[in-house]
Amino acid sequence: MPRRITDRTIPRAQAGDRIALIRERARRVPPGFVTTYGDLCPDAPRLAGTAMRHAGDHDVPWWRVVRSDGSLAVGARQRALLQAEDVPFRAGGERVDLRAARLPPEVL
DNA sequence: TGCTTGACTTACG
DNA sequence: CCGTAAGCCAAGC
Repeated sequence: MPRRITDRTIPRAQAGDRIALIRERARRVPPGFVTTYGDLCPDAPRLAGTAMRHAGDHDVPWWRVVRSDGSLAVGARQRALLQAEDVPFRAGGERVDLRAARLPPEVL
């Protein structure tokens, strides 16, 4: 028996894949480096945030994703994980030194 | 089904 | 450097 078009065989296929793509890109960021929400999804940075929010169950190094200005979106927890990987911070210790730690977007 | 949220970013004053 | 505004779109309710 063929599925009816109302069975949603492909609905959201395109949209859902965007989240999956973001997770995949984030997984490529190696220890000691970071990327930004904007680098993960230039056209809709918030989506990268949404993706990272539920990243814990997908083997995604969410702590290596920071804001475009190097500040952290999560908190002390994230800072501890980054410092454990020797990610360089700028004077003040609140923002990551993107010039030194940002993974070039094109390698994602 | 529809409206609100939000781990964001860029532009502007 | 700080606050505001608009654009974005999946998730939640």
